[in-house]
Amino acid sequence: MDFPKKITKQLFKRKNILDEDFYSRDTATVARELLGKVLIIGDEESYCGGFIVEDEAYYGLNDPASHACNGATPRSKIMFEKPGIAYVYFCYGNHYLLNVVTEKPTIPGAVLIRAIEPVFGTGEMIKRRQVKDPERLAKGPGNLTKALGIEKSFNGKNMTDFKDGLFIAGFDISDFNNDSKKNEEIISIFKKYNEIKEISSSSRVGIKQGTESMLRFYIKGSRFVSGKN
DNA sequence: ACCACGATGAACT
DNA sequence: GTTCATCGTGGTC
Repeated sequence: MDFPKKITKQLFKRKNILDEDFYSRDTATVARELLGKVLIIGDEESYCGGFIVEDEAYYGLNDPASHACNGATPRSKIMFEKPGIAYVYFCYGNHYLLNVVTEKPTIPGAVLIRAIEPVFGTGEMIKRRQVKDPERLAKGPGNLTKALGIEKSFNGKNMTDFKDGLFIAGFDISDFNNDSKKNEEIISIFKKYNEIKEISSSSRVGIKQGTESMLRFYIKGSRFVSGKN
């Protein structure tokens, strides 16, 4: 792979991979804290991914916009299960959308990942998307899954274990302290997301009910966030 | 069994 | 700003 070993090693390090305790909390809190974390698909030999810049929180019975608002159905039952598993569903006849399950088991919740700044394996993403502009590559939940090659077989994957090939990692910027100049560019991106940050919130996108809740979160000013600006 | 509609995106006017 | 492709899901009959 074309990335410094040190970086690959850190991303796949167990202590940096977000675990069940991280996801087993209030959904909006998890959504906020996922901003600036690294979404990775693949293994240490070959992987794609980038930094999460936009997501949305979905709850259960009291959230009319949620798939879980009427209780568990064959599709939504996964939202009631173990925190940290992937909920991937097919939408509008064209798109797969990626969520991470949150809250304690039996309590429904999930965070929809809406956009990343693509950094790792961008060549692969460009191939899948037929789009070159990095700003547009993984902007919007349908574009993001297409760029990363996520489809229905990813539903139910355990995102707290890199063995399932899909996870979200934090990182420790101090590990990159005395690195050579050739890694300067990529390390500056890690620094950028380490120092977040102003988080903005808004109404969620594409829903007709529950629009009063400000449950969409994004990094203010990021060019990789979907929508008008 | 039926059918309206969507946690979208692209291509239009 | 509007339209529309496309099909799985789930509420309704």
